[in-house]
Amino acid sequence: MSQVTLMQIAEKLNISVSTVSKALKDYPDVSDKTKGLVKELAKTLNYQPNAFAVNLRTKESKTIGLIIPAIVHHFFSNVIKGILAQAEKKGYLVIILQSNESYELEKKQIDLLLRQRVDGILISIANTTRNFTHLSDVITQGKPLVMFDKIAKILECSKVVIDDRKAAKDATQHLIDTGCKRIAHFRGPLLSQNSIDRFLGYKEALEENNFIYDSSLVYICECGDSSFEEGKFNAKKLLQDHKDVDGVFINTDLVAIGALTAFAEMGIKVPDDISIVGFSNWFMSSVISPSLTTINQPGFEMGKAAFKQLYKELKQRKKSKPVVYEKIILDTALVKRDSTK
Amino acid sequence: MSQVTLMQIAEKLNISVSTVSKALKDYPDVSDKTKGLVKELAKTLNYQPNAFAVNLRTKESKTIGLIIPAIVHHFFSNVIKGILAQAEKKGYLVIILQSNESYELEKKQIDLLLRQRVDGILISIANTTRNFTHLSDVITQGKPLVMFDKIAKILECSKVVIDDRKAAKDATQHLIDTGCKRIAHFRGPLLSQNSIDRFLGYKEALEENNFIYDSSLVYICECGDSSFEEGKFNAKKLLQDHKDVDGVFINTDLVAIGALTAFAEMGIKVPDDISIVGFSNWFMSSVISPSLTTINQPGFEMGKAAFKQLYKELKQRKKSKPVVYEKIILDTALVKRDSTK
DNA sequence: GAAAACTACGAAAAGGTTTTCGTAAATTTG
DNA sequence: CAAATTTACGAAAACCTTTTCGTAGTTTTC
Repeated sequence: MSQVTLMQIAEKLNISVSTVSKALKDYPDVSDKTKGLVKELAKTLNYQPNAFAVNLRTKESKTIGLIIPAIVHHFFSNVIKGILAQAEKKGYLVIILQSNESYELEKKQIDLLLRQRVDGILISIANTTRNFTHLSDVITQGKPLVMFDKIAKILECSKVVIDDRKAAKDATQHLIDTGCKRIAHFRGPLLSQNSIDRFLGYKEALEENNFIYDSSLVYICECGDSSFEEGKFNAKKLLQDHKDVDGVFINTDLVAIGALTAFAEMGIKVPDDISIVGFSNWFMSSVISPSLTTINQPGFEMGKAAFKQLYKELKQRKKSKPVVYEKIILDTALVKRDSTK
Repeated sequence: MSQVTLMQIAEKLNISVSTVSKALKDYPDVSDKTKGLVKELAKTLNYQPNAFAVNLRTKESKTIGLIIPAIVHHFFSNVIKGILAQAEKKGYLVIILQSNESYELEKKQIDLLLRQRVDGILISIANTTRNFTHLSDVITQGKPLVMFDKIAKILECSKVVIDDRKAAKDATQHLIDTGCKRIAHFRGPLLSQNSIDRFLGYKEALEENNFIYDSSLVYICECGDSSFEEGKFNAKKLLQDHKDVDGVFINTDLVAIGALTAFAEMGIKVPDDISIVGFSNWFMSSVISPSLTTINQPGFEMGKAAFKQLYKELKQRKKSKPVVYEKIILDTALVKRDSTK
C-alpha cells in the first residue's frame, strides 16, 4: 500500500539516492552493474516514481487541459476522441472541462487549469465569450494555448479550424446546382463567428450565381442553443412566410433534423418540395429518413491536429526555440444524401 | 510570467514563510494585522499556490480519473457530463481516458492513473475485460474506485447501475401488453454482463406470460460493436428466418435504429407489422421516424451518482472512517413512442 | 508578584525527485 | 611514471508548501 521511494531502494543497495535515480534513467555515469541491480530491485519492489515530486521538480505534469462548450454533441465528442487518441500516443493526460457555452464558467475553468499548472490548454470558446483576457493571460503566462473550431481571431496563438465560409458556400452552391431557385438560411447565434462565416458563405454563393439576397430568408435561432426544437420552429415559420422557398441551408445538422421533422409533419416533401443541406455530418444525419445532405466537419482530425500542434509548441518551448504559431485549416466535404436532389 | 512563491511574499514583508502560509489559510495563531498585510500583498502579486508542491505535501491532487469505453456515445457522454458537473461543484478535476472496449488499453490506463496518483478512479469496464486484477490493485493501493454501468460483480467496491434485467423485462412486457405474440431479441455481446442481464429480463418476461422461449429468436451481434450496421443485418436475417415475428426487443438504440432502417427499406411497417423496443433512449431515437419506443437509461444521473459516491469515500478515507461500499441502483423508465402500438 | 495561560511568530522537517558539481579511484597518455 | 583523462559515484541544493513544535513576550490569575 505505502509507496516505494528512491531512498528505500538506495538503502537496500547501500548506494545513494542520486545513483538510483540516475540508474533508472540510464544516465551514462552509472555502471551497467549498478544499473542492473537498481532496475531489478525497482521492479521487484514495484517502484513507481512519485508523480507529485516529479512534477514539482520538473515543473511539468504531462497533463493538458481541454475546455469545450459541450460534450453531449457529436462533433465535439469526436474532437475529444481525436485529442485523447493523440495525447495517449505522446504520454499526455487530458483534463476535460465543459464550459456549457458560458463565458463566466469558461473563465473560471481557465483559472482552475492555470492553478493546477497544466502544461498547456486546448480550447473551443463559448458562444457568449466576448472578452478574451482570460485567454491572453494563458499566453502571457507562457503556457501554450491552441484554439480549435470556435476561435478568437484576435488572439495570437495557434488555431485549428475549417473554412466555414467556403464550406457554407459549397453547401449553398450544391442547392443551386440541384435546381433550387429560392434558398433560405437558418443561421446560428448572431455573435458566433462560425455562424457569421457560414452566413457569409451562403450569401457569397447567392451573389456569385446572381441570386438576389433577401434578408427575410435568413432565420435566426431565437432560443440560442441551435436545437432540434428551433429547427422545427423555424421550419414552420418559413412555410408561413415564404411558400416559394425550395431550398434551405441550415447552420447545423441538429437544427436541420428538426426542420426535416417539421416538414414531414406538415406534409412537405424533401427534397421534392424543399431541399435541405445541413452542416457538421452528425451520425444521426445518415440514418434519418430522408438522410441529410450535409457538410462533413472532421471532428476527430481536428482533435488530433489540435493536440499535435500543442505538443509541437510544448517541445519548442522546452528546447527554448522560438514558438511558431500556426493556423491549420482542415478540409470539409459535401456529403450528398437524400435531402437534396 | 515567473510564479510568485510564499518566500517572495515573506521576504517583502520581512516575516517567515510559515507565517505567510498560515495567514493565507486563516490559521488562528496569526494576528489579524499580519493576515491583512499578507492577503493584500498576495492579491496584488497575484499569488497562486504551486499545485505541484501542494500535491506533494498533502498527498492529494483533487483530481480523479475516469475510464470509459467510448466517448462518441450518447449514453456515455451524458455520464461524463454528470460526472463533470458534480466534480466541478466539489472542486475536483477529471482526467478522462477512453478504453475503446479494449482490456489491454484499460489496464494500461489504470496504470497510468495510478502513476499519476489521482485521488480516485471512476470506471465503466470494457466488454472484453475478463481479468480484474488491475482493478483490485486500485483497491489494494487504497484508492477509492467506483464502477458504473458496466461493472464487475466480483469486485468489492461501490457501484452505480440500473437494473438491466428489470428494464429489459419491462420492455418485453410492453411488447406483450401491446399485443405482440412472437417476440425476438437482438442481444449484445455474449460476454457483456449487461447484455446477459437484458437477455435474462427478456426471457423472464416471456416466461411469466407463458410464452415459449425460442432460442432461434435471439440474435447475437456478430461484428461485436453494437452498431447500426448490425441492426440492419440482423433485421434482414430475422425476416428471412421468421416471418411470424411481430415484436423485437433490441439491446441498444443504435442497433434498433439500424433495424428500423432495414425494415423501412424492405417495406415492413413499424409498428403495424413489427413492433420495436430499443434500450438507452438516445436522443436520435426521439427524432427518427417512426420514433423509437425505448428504455430511458439515466446517464447524467448515473454520472452524478458515481462521482458523489467517490467523493463520499474520499471524505471517509480522509477522516479515516471505515469506507462503506454501496450499490446504487437508478430507476429506468419505459418511453413509449411510435415504434410500438 | 510569581505562576499560569495566552499570543504571535519562526525554525525546521518532511514530502520525493532531479541535476549539478565535486572527487576519489582507475585508466590512459606521452 | 607523472600527468591527464575517464569512470563511477555521492553530497547537496532546489522545487514550494504544510504543519508541528518551540519560544519570547505579553497578559491574566490568585
